Amino acid sequence: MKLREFAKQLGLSPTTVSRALSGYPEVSEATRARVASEAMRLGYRPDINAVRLKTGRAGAIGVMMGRSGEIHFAEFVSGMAQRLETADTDILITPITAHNDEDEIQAYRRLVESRRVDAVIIHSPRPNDPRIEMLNSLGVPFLVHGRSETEHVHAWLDIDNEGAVRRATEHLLDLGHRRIAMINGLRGKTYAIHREQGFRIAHQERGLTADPNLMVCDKFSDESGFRHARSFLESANAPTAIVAGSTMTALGVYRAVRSLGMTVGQDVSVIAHDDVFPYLTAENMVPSLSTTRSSMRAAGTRCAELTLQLIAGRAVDEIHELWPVELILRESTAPPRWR
Amino acid sequence: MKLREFAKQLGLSPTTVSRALSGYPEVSEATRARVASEAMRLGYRPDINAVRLKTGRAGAIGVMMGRSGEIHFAEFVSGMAQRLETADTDILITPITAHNDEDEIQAYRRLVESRRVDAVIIHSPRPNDPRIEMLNSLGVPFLVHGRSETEHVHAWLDIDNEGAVRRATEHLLDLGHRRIAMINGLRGKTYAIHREQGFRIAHQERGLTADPNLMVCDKFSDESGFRHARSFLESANAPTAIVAGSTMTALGVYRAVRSLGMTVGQDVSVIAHDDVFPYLTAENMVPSLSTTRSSMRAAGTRCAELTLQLIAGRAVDEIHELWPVELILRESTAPPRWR
DNA sequence: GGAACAATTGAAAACGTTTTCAATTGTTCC
DNA sequence: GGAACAATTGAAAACGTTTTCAATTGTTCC
Repeated sequence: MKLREFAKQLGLSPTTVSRALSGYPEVSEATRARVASEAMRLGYRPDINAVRLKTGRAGAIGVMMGRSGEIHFAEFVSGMAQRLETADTDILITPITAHNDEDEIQAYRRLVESRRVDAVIIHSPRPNDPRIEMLNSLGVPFLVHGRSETEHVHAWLDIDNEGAVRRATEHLLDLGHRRIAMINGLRGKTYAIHREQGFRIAHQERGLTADPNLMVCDKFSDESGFRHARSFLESANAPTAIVAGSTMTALGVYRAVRSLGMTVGQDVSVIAHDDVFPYLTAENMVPSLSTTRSSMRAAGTRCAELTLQLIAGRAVDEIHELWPVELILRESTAPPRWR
Repeated sequence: MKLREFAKQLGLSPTTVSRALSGYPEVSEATRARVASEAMRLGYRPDINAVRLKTGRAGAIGVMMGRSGEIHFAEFVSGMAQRLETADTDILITPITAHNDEDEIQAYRRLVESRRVDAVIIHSPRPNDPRIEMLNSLGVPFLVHGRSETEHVHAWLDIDNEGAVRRATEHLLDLGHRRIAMINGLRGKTYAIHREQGFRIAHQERGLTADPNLMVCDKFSDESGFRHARSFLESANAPTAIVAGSTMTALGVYRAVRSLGMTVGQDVSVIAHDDVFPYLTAENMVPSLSTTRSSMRAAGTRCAELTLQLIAGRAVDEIHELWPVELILRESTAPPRWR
């Protein structure tokens, strides 16, 4: 059913009906109520494409999805969904194959120029991320989940990665550990750099120096956790504690420890960053895993909210949120054995 | 830049430019080439909302995302993305809060009636799923990932859940196991029913009967795997083998077995269904996990393809794909101890 | 060379809304 | 009761494309 027909049935003009449904103030309460209830009864719903053409609003927020299908993606998007379901705004997932920067930039450009989205959220930026400059020059509102160090101003929400790893490392140092390994995230990403800083600073505060041989960057997976932990623990001067990038990584670390006949929490302490996945919880691991915790889902919800504010015109330089990270101590961290 | 302006710069009419860009046959090759290259150079791209209004095509496939943010979701969507990136079709994620059928049905109705999508994909149906009847009555193309037993004809792609669990169970029976437990998926879903059938049939073929006390339904998670495995293994007449619904479930099962001082593959055999997640691989578990395997990502890619065919007008009753499932034996399944 | 046809291009209408500006109706107050 | 104003409603233009139908240009063939 179209507006013309629906309006005719109500004995009103399309103008009034449109206003009533869009909540404009100049329509009388009685009319508005009647229009609303009849719309429900007769099943009239404005054609979203006509609305979009006329208003210029796309009614969607764009998110790029890499081919790797990152583990965090579903949780983040699900968090976004929670906020957006009352905002009449969709989430548009755009596939992206690009294996180099230039292609990726082009993919964003296509997305924005075709006016499919009102705003874009980008993830895991690097310190000087070309996407930020490009989105800036296109003039589309965008929010960075994470932070960049580019000179281009941008709205962002990030967790305190540096503080998280610093506190985790301090905790291990306080327990008496002196050789601590770190299995970090993807090299070059700002979050990985911040985490490394936290790791170094914790050492420096105590007059110690983080051993570069005990620091490695890789993707978050069970497999990489296993491989690196195994390699560390078999080396000549093995660490007594490991800081892991994610609970998935920690899973592999646990496995590596066990495979060498050792026990987590006794022979080797482990602490990891936990994005809070419903299907894998740190407290259920054996032994339960000490973590720095920040909900990826909550970040998604808040990023959606902030993006809506950006679209509504809130100033970009007002939107900078740094979330503190909880430190939750469980059984996987303890003083080193020889104490 | 708009069509009018772009056409004027080229010295052509909007009509010709539109036809050139849309690949209509009646435009000369020379003109088409010039239009294409100038569009690239000047950065002209049709406003997607105008195109959609005019053509009635939404250029998007809808997927509902439950609040639970299922673990499979990211892989499936990522698989879809792989097919759709060359099809100029987006994936529209619609948040859904609904906790009852009626609300969920309404959410689908809104999505379809607002013409935001050309087709919809639904997941994990039940034998008589009301969504299928509703989508049928709305006349929108839709594909079911999974199967239903409703009388309403529907296009579907499913994996052979029955065969998968049947073969897994046969394998365990052949090894000599006689008390086998099964940790199934969500009660009432068709896939869970099929898996249960496979479990029962494997027993029946050998003149045995599956013990109802050893069958349980729950969501796929580490936690539920642990809880149920623990409960089974501590019971009076404990099973010697467990069929788990997912690799996440298996993770919890492994943990439960270890927590009781037993060893997977020696004291208890475990086999699970593996949707192939990049961050948690069955062969990396210790001991490596025997599985029935079918890639969720591949299913997403194929579902996207079939949905495009549906949109293009292919007959619904032609689209029924049942995928066989690989059985991959590793270290977690072995003859029971007392043999 | 021009008739007949094919190939190519263009003008104008239309998709279904929103919104500007104008018109109508209702209310207040002397 | 009617002037002055406020509240409510409507007509028509517009958003940026695609597509129908008509016009123009190019080609073939006697």
